[in-house]
Amino acid sequence: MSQRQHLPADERRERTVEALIELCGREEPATLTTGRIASRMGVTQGALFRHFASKEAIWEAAVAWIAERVMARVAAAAEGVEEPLAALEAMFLAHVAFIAEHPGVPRLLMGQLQHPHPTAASRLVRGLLERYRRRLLSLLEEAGRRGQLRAGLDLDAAATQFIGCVQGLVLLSMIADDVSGIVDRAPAAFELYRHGIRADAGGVA
Amino acid sequence: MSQRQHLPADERRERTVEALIELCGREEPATLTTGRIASRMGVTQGALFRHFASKEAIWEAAVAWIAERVMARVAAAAEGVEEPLAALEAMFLAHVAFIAEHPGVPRLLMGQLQHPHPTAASRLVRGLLERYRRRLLSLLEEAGRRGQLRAGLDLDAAATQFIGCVQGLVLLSMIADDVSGIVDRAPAAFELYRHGIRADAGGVA
DNA sequence: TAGAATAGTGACTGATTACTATCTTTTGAG
DNA sequence: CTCAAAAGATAGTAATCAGTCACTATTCTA
Repeated sequence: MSQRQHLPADERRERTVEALIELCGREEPATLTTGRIASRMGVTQGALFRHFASKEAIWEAAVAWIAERVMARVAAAAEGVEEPLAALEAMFLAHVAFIAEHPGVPRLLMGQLQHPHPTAASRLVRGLLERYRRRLLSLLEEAGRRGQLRAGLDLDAAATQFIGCVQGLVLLSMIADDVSGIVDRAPAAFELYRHGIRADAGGVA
Repeated sequence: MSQRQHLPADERRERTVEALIELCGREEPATLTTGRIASRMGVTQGALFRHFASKEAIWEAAVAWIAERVMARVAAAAEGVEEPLAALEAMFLAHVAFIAEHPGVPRLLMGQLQHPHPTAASRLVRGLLERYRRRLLSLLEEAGRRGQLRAGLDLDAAATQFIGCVQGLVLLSMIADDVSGIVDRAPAAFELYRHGIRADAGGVA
């Protein structure tokens, strides 16, 4: 009962994407085969091609799955937070928490960014990062309007740094092979980031 | 005359590594084949295996080549700079310049970090990053001793952030597909980083 | 300049891979 | 309960790849 072998197409596609993301958490994305994905799902390899036109389409679906969820998570975290810098912090922590819950995500997205010639999936990744940047920039601009940022702060660089900040934690987790540890390190990392952008040092953390 | 086909083994290995790094600048590392590396060098595929025991050994040599050079570059840039924060800045700019000169390097190293099960090459990458971190930490500690850093600054997070800062620029260059642009963005990125760690705002940049 | 040592060629092999037919089983609507 | 449509199994295929090997061309040394 726990695992029906015949599933409706929508659900099978969902399971495929989840299996792929989960596998990326412990194997190199580039060496993942359709056979490996299928066997993880308890299904034969040929069955995948009833639901996806190609292997590339599976990657595309996975990236779309991630993009949708990460943006929703981050938006939900920032929603209702009036203070822009607090909203940035909420986004930061939500982003890191999402990664900790899905350790395969950084490897999967990084793997897609490795393609220099854009594919459908890599275009989605680039689009995700651009939307993310735009959201960061609008929050930074709002903070600037409120006089909370350093005079002469390069907002573009500040948005890049935000992403780099997450990326630094991810890189560290890959070296140490400890993904869950990034949640503990995240507050200190954002504290450092905030000191880099805001007008002057307020209270002690 | 310009391209002899028979080369001594040392030189052929060097050329192989250079070809690999150059190819990583425009192709996905994971899909690079020995045939592709060989054809770029004007040599047949089988010839590579006279100089390398396996494909894995080629990757290992490439990572060693990069590790040696990037550490030397960064050390040379910081050498003789008495002020620790100035030394950090010199390292930062030297690092970014190195990447701009070798656009394949980030993709190659990131590709190696994708392997969750450590290989000889990925161990070298992790070792490189650890040595790098240690060097950063010692500079940060020296700056701290001189009272140049914020009270209560998390030095570990500061070292991570430094690497993340470079990584943010790299990520941006991958999205925009413009590697040389990171050199122009580097000073602003470091300026932001410095504001995050140092004791108080000095003069205007 | 002979000839040994080194470097490269070309043809090959076994393993792996994405993808595809053809057949069988399951599911759900009337 | 029936039966058509959907989902999966089985067994392929052609292509690709790392690595091998016997042979040939080049280079260096004595």
